[in-house]
Amino acid sequence: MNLKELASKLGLSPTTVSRALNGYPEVNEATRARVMAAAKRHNYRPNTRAIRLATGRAMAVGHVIPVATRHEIVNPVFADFIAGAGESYSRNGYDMVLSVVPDDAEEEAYRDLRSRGAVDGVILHAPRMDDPRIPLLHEVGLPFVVHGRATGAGLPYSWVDVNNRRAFQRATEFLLDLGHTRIGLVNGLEFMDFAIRRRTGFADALAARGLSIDPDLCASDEMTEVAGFRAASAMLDLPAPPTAFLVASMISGMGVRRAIESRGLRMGRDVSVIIHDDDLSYMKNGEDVPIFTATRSSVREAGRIAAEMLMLRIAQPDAPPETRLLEAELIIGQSTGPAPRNG
Amino acid sequence: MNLKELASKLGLSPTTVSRALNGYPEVNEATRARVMAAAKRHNYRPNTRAIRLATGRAMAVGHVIPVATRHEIVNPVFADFIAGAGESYSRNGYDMVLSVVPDDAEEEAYRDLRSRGAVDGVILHAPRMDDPRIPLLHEVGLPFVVHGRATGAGLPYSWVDVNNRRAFQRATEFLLDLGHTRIGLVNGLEFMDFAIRRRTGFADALAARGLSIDPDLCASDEMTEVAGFRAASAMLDLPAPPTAFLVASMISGMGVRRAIESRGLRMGRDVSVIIHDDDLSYMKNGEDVPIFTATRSSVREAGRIAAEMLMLRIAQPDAPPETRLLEAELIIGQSTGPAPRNG
DNA sequence: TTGAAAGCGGTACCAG
DNA sequence: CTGGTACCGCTTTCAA
Repeated sequence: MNLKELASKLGLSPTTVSRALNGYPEVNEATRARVMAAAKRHNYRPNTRAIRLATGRAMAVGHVIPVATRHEIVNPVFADFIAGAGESYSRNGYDMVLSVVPDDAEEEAYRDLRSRGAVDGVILHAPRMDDPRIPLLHEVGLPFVVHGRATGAGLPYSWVDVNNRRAFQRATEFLLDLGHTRIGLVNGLEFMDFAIRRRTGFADALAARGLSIDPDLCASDEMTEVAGFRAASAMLDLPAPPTAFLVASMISGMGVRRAIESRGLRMGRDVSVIIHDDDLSYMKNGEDVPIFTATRSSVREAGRIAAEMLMLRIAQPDAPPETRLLEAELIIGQSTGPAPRNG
Repeated sequence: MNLKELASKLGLSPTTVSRALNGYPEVNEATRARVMAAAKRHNYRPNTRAIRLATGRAMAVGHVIPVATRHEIVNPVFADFIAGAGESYSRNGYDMVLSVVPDDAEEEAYRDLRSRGAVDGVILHAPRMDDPRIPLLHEVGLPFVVHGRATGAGLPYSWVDVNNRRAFQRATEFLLDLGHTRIGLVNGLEFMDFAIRRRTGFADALAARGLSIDPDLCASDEMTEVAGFRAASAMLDLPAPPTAFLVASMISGMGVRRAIESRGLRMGRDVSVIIHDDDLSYMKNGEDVPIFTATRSSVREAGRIAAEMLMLRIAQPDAPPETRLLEAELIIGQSTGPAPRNG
């Protein structure tokens, strides 16, 4: 059932039917009602392809996922963001297009999406310092919103971010309050903007207590289980091992757990551990939450917000950039860990 | 730069340019070369929206992700599948559209994708027994491939699946070989097809040794950390606790780990644990792999294969259904766990 | 081997 | 308030 058929069935012109369906004011309300009813009855849905060509808008938003050595997509946090954004798109009649491309083809992917007219805008993931994708997107004229911030990007842009610095600062303060002075930081790759901010929060909290960073207690690597395992293992085998850990992700946190366990130590008894981005929020009520976490739920919220900001930018490309900083929810478990035994 | 502009710049008709670019044989090779060169030089890319309308094909594939209480998308396995499929799509000029919808709107989402002409086919995720989506997709005439199998579906369909039964059977056999007789199964929800198959594999291995399933040692719940924690806790607190666990997912595996730890036990020393779908494949070389795993890499492969099968079905809708069963790769760690102390 | 012209299924401008 | 018509940018007969 297409517009023309529906129109002839109603004895109206396609024009009028189109107007009635799209809520144009100049249509007689009686006519509109008739049209609406017929559309519902015949289960008419306008052809997306035709709308797209006629209006020149794709009614679609792109997310480019570079994939190769590093597998961004397996990051659960990324999935949460996508889920949040996806809900917003669905509610607003937008489609979400995911492009999974080799990571050396990312730039080409953006150019392609743009010149093919496949999407009206994109979300930029995992920004790095001086991220080259920001000037690129400006150049090709594709509206975008960044999930995170790109320090050093000369050009203005819209972003939504979780306050990583603050989250790590508070987590560090919490450990310091417990009496820990040797805290191991198991961070992500520090050319990623969020990892830099996390480190800054960590350093700030230490500095506020007159402590400085011990390079032996700082690791920066991919957020995988094996990297977490290696980093924590190395620190635990130091002459003066840390009494607490602050870990960047749920996945590297698994490696840290293993390193601790495999030395006969116990998390929450011998070593305090705070894992960021772990999702134990659902355990808040009545469950024993063993570790202090910054929950992933704010990431889902970030996805929703980013999507809405992007759709707005698409509608008004010349609006000034907008920014949103979300605070991570922090959860303190009963058995987060004691004061250090020999701290 | 569009087709008409490119054509007039070349002094040719749009028809000829289109034919040259699309590899039609009737074009003079000299002309074709000239056209190709000009297209490259001007960075011409045909407008996707126009192609879609003209050809009647969307050149896009849909993945519908229902979301509400259960959050399928945060399942890392799902993300791997998407990554694998996405690569295939990109290579073949297809777009992947993700629809995140409330889980009571899934049926509507398929109808909508179909009648709007937004996609040419879909991948069906997480099939259940007698899954109603299979007759639905047949009814609306949307080509599809199932990731997994739907026992009880009367109609034929194409699918790609990992051999869950075999994976769990082998894992169970491995534990039995170590001397374990009380093995706890921490399974997913057993209305999911894959969970049923996993349980069957577990049961088969036990039966082959003359053992039967102890209902107290079988849990079936969502594959979340808290569910894993609860299930393992309950079993460990039995008068005769299990000496080994077989766990359905990386995430519930985290809960099982916690339950073990919090009782002062150690994985691999006091309790043997096998986690399915955990991704420790990258730890194979030289690293200490503490647990035996069925790796996720086969899921990525499944995504690739499913995507290719779907694109084929779209091209030839009347081809007979095709099926592929992949074997999960099994990895045995050095410290998987000893024989039971009191087994 | 090339081109003219008629769609694909809508939108939107201009008349009436 | 309603209808005719010219697109949107490409594909695809049909003629030349």
